[in-house]
Amino acid sequence: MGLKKEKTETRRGQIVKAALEITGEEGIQGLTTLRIAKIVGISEANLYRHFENKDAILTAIIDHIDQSLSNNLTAVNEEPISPVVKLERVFNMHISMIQNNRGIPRIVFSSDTILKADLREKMFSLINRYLKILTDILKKGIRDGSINPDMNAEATAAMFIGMIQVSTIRWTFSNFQMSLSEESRKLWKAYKKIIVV
Amino acid sequence: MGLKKEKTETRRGQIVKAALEITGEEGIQGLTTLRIAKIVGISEANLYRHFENKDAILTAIIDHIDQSLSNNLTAVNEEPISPVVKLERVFNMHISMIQNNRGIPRIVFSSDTILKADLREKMFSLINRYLKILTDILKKGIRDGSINPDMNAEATAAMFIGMIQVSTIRWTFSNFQMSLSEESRKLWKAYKKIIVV
DNA sequence: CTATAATGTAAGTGAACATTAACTTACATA
DNA sequence: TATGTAAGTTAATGTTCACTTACATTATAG
Repeated sequence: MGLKKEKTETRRGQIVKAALEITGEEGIQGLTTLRIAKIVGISEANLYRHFENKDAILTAIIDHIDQSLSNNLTAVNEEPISPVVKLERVFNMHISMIQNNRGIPRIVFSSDTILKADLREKMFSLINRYLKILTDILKKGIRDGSINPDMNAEATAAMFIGMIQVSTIRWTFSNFQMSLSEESRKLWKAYKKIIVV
Repeated sequence: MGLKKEKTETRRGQIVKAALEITGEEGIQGLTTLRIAKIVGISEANLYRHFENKDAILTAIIDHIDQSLSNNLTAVNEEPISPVVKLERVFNMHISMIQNNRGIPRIVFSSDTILKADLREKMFSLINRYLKILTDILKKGIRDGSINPDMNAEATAAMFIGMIQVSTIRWTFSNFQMSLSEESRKLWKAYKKIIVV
């Protein structure tokens, strides 16, 4: 038999990818070591060459989500565009990230993420960093006169995330029959009308 | 030993209550038949006298949530108060319902609820009914001139739920250290400013 | 008072699961 | 080309879990 050996970094990537896929399809309850191993095409035991235990895989998934989001966020944020356009790009980027990775909301809202202190703290930090960036964009828009100065920037930033959450959960409960991008676009239009002067 | 026999309806209520408590503390992963039985003070086997299986317990929990929410919703909706005040009451009612039953968001966002067709459909119907009621209140406000007619009622209703969701998830990730009511009140203030003419 | 249906229990059962033990193979490099 | 080690395997292991079986007690209707 042709026994192919891969670097542990490669395997770690494959494992995280597989785990996120499984979680998207089967939920976090369906995320078992056996299933991960089968999708990656290795033995269950071999998982433990690359991760200390299953929790470490979850941690790696969250780190992966965090990095993807942060990368996209800073990329958009560095573009030379107006605050409102920035927000729109961030919004669309976030929506398509969820659309392409159904596992993300499952991980975020899972009992594991909430109950395990280190995962919970990671998520708390992530959401707060995200809110900070949104708030700063809104404040810049207020300063340059493109965004309504009556708005409370912090609250408006939270609403932004709320729109993503409510669209995602409805899409999920529709068994992915609704169009996430269409529904969320409607919310964005309403939001834009609100914040723009 | 004093073997106390209770009516199955009583037991069903106790079981649902216990299950919701456990889910609030231990997440849906921690919701086991043994734990439920221990809290209710009966044997595990006895659970199966009152519910066909564990799934039936989950179904009963969701039905219970649905009924609580619906009852509160119609109660508020029938009060002779203005649309904006109605929305505020609904908002506060929903927030305190979550505050007093941490299990609710866990159930709603759980893999089980999402993956099992009947539970998912129940939730889809619940959220759509909720959105309909909110939309109708908003439309009434638009008609009577108390709410900004430029608002898209459907989108504004979705934002309402989004605010609840984002507050809840932040509160959860703060390990319940944040004050849910305070944080959500800020969002409500901002929302009110937006919708009121 | 008694038959019987409803409610209860103790003690399982088998399946699923994460993890480990013991051993093997591929491969970089000295 | 010999060797140490990283990456791989198969086959357990112990635990947890939902659920069942077989038997016991209580409530209640006739």
